[in-house]
Amino acid sequence: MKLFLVDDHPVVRAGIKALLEGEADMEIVGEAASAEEAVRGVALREPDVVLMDLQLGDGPDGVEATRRVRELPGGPKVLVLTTYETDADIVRAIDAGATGYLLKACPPDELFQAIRAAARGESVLSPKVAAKMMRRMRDPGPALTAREIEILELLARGAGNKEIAKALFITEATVKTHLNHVYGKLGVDTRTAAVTAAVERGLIRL
Amino acid sequence: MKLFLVDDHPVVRAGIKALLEGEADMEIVGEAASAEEAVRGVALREPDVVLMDLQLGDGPDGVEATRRVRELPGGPKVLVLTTYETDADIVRAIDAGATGYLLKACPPDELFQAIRAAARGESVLSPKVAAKMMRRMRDPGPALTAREIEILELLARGAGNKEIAKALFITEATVKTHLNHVYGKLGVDTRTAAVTAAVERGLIRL
DNA sequence: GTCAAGCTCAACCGATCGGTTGATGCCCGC
DNA sequence: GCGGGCATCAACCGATCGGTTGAGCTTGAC
Repeated sequence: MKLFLVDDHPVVRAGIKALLEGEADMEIVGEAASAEEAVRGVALREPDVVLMDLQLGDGPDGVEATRRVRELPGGPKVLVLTTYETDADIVRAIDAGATGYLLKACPPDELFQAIRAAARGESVLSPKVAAKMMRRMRDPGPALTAREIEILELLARGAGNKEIAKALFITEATVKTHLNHVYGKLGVDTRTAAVTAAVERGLIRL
Repeated sequence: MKLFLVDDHPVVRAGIKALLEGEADMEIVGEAASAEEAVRGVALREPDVVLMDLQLGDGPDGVEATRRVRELPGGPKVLVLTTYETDADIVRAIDAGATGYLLKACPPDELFQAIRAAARGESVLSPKVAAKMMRRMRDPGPALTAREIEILELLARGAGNKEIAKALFITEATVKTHLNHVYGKLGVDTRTAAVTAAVERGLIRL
């Protein structure tokens, strides 16, 4: 089974390589520290599974890299191996075509199993991630509208209702209506709390 | 030279171990995934240098672990090896007694040099971190007081002035005074903007 | 000992925000 | 066609926030 590593941390790449050395059925055929390198390397090496970090320094992130890798002819499975487990990251990664989502904090055995499962095309999630998804399924949560997200993004920059209104070509009254909806959906009652809640849920990015 | 690893990610611990295998003068005498384990392990193994991650899962973080390790009789040097480079993290780590601050994204050679330097008691910083510190030195920037940071942290949770006042056992008037100072120092004029500005500058964490 | 800086508090005012109610138009799915 | 969700707007009110001025206190530096 041919593997390809994408992670901007040399330490992490070395760690994965070291861990996989004991697994006879796995071979690392290449690695990359950025999205661009990843796409080139994967096209060249044609691995079976790509282990992908979501944080890749400054350029395009792992989600974008996942999308591009999947678009390659004969694109391999992508197993996301990252540090965080925010809803937005998980959803975006899966949406971009990732086959699984693992946390770096997981025990090595779990990683091995997940790689083999990913190679078979099975969807694997870290127990913690799976639990999070289940919670989301049981309680679908807020589901903000596009307009409400726009409001939130301006809110996060510290804009007042008047500024938001101008920026979106609506009246202040409408802004307030949207905000009240957002408050309700996020379970908060101030604009500042709305921003942090939205960031924590991965609805917006600072 | 005896090293001790503290990182909650098995992958990262494996990576550091793998990288250090080629260095004849370094030996890993123990590792830990949490602050508690770290203190126990360091007391037992008496390493020369501790490589410390700042994010350690749920319990006390690496800063706290650093502080406790340094308080041990014959406490070793602590070299922080982490992912982020926010001002707050750097300052808190140094303040807790860390000898150096490295990023996991740094090339392995840099890591080796830094470990040796740390063992000699020299203060080492990642080039990126050093550059950041230099920027801060050139342009001292805001330099918020401890009290102002406390205010900001509560602010970030969406607390109103009244709540902040209660939490810090001061009056609302004082809170407003502090806030006005914060606004001035951060160059903003609303509480929400203050939060995002503070997060972006690494003054607080969400 | 003086001076600066930080923390504390007070009173006041206008601007903004939060909450409510009610209303209109649009588009989608049943 | 008709309900329902979404986006839009209006008017009102109390609460909160932002800005200002001024002042007392402690602490540490020069």
